[in-house]
Amino acid sequence: MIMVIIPPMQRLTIQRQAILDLINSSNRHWDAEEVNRELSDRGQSVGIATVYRGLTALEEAGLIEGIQFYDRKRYERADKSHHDHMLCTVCGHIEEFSHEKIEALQEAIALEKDFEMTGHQLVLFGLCAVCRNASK
Amino acid sequence: MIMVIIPPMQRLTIQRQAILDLINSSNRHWDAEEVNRELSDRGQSVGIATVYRGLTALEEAGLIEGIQFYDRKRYERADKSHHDHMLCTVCGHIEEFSHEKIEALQEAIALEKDFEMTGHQLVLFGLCAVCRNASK
DNA sequence: TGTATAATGATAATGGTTATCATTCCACCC
DNA sequence: GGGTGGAATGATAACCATTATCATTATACA
Repeated sequence: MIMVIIPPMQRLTIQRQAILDLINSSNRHWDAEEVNRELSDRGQSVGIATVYRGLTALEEAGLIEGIQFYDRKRYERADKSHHDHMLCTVCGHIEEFSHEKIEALQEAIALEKDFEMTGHQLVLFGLCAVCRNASK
Repeated sequence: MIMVIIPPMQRLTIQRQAILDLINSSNRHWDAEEVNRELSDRGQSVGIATVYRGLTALEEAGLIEGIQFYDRKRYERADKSHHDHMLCTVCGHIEEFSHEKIEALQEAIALEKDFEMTGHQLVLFGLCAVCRNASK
């Protein structure tokens, strides 16, 4: 049993628990629509507005992690170490990567510019190996 | 007189020329609404749909550069060397920076992951110096 | 057990962006 | 120089992700 401190969320309701369990059960990057559909398919239907509120609350509580991708926000498990993303613009595949040195350089730049960095977003766009081979 | 090859755009109309001139005349990062408003104020009103289409066409032609910021797309002059952005989440101020080493590391990562990178987007979020001092 | 506060869910609204479509513009050909 | 076809325009409707509204339901706790 792991105790977790949940600051801004008052109640971890069954709906929010369902959302959290779903996201924790996979390595996918879910958007709100996908969460809504998948929960419906599993017979634990949750209203779309509640999905949005739940995702926001869970993110604020640090239980999941949200990333703004191009046109929509996606959420993934929070128990992974920090990483950035590369997005295949053909098939939508998302690959993760992490690079300590890039992180450090960002910190250095912020410091130099007198900027108090609260977050960052690095997304590489391009073709994944599969799509590149398919297009040849 | 500088010749420019314009691949995907058929016609550089007066509306598109007005948009281009506006963006070229400043260092700002414009969104469609701002372009629309500013052109109206200058008495060269251009329909909002035309602004959107024009911005897209000009970007595809490489005459301006578009960046997806958090909630909207912004456009800036294309005749600047490549750079990334830091966005103050309080006042909206955008600061530019460029870092050769980060660029190189991104290339290396893409290569390693067998990913054909066509672009990238790095935005640092946080508080600019002014807002940080104001909040103290 | 009552009460205050939070969460839910259906639905309306918002806001940035794209689609539609009739009209206008313009390059090019005879 | 007039005709023609493809492209662009602009008013407006539609789209789509997200947020607000509000009546109802759930829950913690005094």
